Amino acid sequence: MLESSVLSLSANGRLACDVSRMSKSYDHQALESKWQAYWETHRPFRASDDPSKPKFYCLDMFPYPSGSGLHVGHLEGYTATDIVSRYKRMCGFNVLHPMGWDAFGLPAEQYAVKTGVHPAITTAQNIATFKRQMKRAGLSYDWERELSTTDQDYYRWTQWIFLKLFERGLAYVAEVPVNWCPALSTVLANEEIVDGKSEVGGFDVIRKPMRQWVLKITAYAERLLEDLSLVEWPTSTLEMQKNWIGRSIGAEVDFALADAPGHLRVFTTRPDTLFGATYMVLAPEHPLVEVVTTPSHRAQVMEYRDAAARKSDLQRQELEKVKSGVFTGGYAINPVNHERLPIWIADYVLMSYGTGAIMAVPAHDARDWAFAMQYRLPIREVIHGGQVDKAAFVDTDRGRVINSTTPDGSCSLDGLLPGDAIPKMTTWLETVGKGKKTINYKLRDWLFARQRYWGEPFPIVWVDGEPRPLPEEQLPLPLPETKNFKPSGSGESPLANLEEWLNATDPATGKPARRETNTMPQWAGSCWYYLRFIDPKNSRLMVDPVKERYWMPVDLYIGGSEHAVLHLLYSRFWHKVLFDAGVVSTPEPFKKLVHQGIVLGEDNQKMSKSRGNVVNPDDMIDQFGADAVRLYEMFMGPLESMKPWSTRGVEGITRFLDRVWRLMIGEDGALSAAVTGAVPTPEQQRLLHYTIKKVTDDIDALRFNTAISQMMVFTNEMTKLEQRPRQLLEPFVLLLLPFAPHLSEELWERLGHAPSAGQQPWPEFDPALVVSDRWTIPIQVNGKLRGKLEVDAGTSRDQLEPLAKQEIAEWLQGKEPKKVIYVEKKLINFVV
RNA sequence: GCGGGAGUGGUGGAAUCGGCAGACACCCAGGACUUAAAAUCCUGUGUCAUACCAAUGGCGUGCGGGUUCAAGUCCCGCCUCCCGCACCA
Repeated sequence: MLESSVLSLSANGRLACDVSRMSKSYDHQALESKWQAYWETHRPFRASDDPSKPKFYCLDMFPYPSGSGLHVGHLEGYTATDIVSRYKRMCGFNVLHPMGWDAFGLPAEQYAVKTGVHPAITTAQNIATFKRQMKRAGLSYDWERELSTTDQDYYRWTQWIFLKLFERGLAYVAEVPVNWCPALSTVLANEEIVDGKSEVGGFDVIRKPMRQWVLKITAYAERLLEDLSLVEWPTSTLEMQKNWIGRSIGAEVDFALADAPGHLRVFTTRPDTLFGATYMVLAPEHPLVEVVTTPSHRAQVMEYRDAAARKSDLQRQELEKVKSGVFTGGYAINPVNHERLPIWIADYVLMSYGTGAIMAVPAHDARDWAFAMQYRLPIREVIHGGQVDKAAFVDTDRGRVINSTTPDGSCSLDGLLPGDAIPKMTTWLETVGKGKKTINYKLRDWLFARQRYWGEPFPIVWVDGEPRPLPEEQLPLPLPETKNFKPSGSGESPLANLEEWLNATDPATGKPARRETNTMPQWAGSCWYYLRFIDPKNSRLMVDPVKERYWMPVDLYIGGSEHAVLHLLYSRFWHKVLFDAGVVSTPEPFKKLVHQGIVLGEDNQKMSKSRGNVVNPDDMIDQFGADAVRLYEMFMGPLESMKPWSTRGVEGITRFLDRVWRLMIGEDGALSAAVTGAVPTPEQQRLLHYTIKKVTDDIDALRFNTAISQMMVFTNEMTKLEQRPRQLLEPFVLLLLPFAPHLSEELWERLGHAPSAGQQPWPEFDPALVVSDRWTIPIQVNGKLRGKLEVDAGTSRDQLEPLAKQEIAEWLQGKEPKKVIYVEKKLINFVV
């Protein structure tokens, strides 16, 4: 690409370039360092807290600074927000476009365990690499607002938010079965386990009860679901969050125990099938198992229960197809018909959902049906319309209820549609005090503790077995220094090895206390970073309320769809807690959300080191320049879709940028003589104004690929001209600026303007100039294209029709058309 | 199994409201410039048929139906692929 002969080192040692000798291709390296240095000095991307201007908060999901550096996939999303940010600045908005680091996390800690290098050192190095790469790509961040979740000044407020959660009873300690990974010596959240193995490393995971911090996200289930209507998010993400929250309406029903005092409470969404219940099932861990099990069944029941407790998630999935369970010997009484129903235990019933117990209706539930077939339990049809000997019939909008009348006749569902029978049955249960309408959620409370070193310490000490919060003034509680990053082995974090740090005093009574040794999960820091960007240096408050009200909500948030549920749900939860605490002013943090698609390797496979198809942005920028890489990232296809990288495609973009350069710059490196002050023709004006309109609309809709394509059309047309009016070129340079900022700045300067082009107002298009004075009307016969007609704009139908008829006379064969359809300016169609 | 999304030339993709399918690129082929090459510029490029060319026509947006003067776009029924969830009662 670049011939070494044209490069020279200037006196100050910086790479400089003699552009006059660059005849074919401009020197992108020299030009990019020039403008990056300009931005570094003049800092035009600083966001001011100026309430007189309209604001635009444009946010990227901040990265975990991994050792492998920035990825072309990262760059896709970052380029998109950068284009929008630069465009919005030119449109007069005060734009907040910040970047930071989600820098706590397992990889740096595992590296420390292996090599003894402190995670803080690795992290700092990786951040430096990421930042250098981002600057090289010409991303217009306001670096004065940079933050890292690992900074004490930052995690001080993460700890502060935890205290708010604790004060509100939303953070509590529970002895819960957790996913314990022996190889990593830590517990994992459900979402960190893939196919029964740890997501990191692929190790086995078993279930083990442990004392854990848990956040009560379930208290916000309803609002998290409802407020999804307030945001402009992709349908798939909205659906995923809805499914994750998993709201379902049903009833809790009490079944009296047959041979003991007390009752068994179940949750069902199908109270209409109550008469079809033929047995009951408890989760193996259910407390009533002890009560209902008869002596003769005790041995088997205990054996089953112990086996279920030992099962790992992987084993449970392997066994998914075959259901298992044992009979307890106990019975419960069906409240609607007083039948004795045998009580089983089976691990297809989960202790963590509903009441941990179900009534089994094999005729109308697929799981119960499979279990009943396996253990030869009776199947009783109460909804007519299916073939319950072949499969469970589960529809609620089809079929009729049968065999469903109470013995005393006080309630009958017979003849109803299942959908109508559900409320009737629920009401009856409420009347007789045997049950009530209930809403259940799949969403579980959030397991918030990790047995790791590289995370935020909890601002908590333990006194006499009770957790005590540290007072706000004692924050931050710094992560203590150590050289030993190995897990303590007891299941506690490496912090448990630090005797001196562990000893504390109770802030309330002065009694000796022991510090909490867990640290927070990586999600904690990323839950609220968008708020700190608004006021990153505030030492008094997490965020100034005046600034918060000005900048929030985030107007555009771009990041990978892998965060569709967890990060985005956890953030929304914290945001709502902060909203209730009066810290933030909006119910939702992120107004519009877009996920960039995955960039595949050149071979159409997922990029991975093992496949050897990873594209390194540094190499690409070396070879083609930042502007070409940015433009190609956007030209590949729609932002949201998955698409393969093509180095050939980058070459194509390079050709386009070279053509733009040559439009204005001659072979001698000076402004081309073809650039003139001539007045553009109406046709040329039309092309320019159409291009302005297209590029503007496309940026607003994030259709960068078609915006670029229109700029190519414009450039191709301009190339043909021997006289290129400035009136056309100058607005075009501004249109190109958000995409290729280095080149545009340079051209703007060479056109004789003072920097910077990025501070110019966005070109406006004149609708009057877009309208053409000629129309091209396609002529169809029976819907098939048979000819075209060019006429003056404004030609009436009466004038046009005979001309069109003449044009396609051979297709009419002298016959009169049955019907003529004319759509103004669009087409004319003869039906024969 | 359930939920969401997508299938258009050799390739990436365009067609935004039912109105000229294939914009813009990549690849490939031919030409100009050159001692030559690279670069650049120009031309061609869905497919089949007739044809020296010019041209003309048939077919064509995963498959099968339908609505309409007109369907990539709307409706019904399938197929395939991708993403997420998955014993949630």
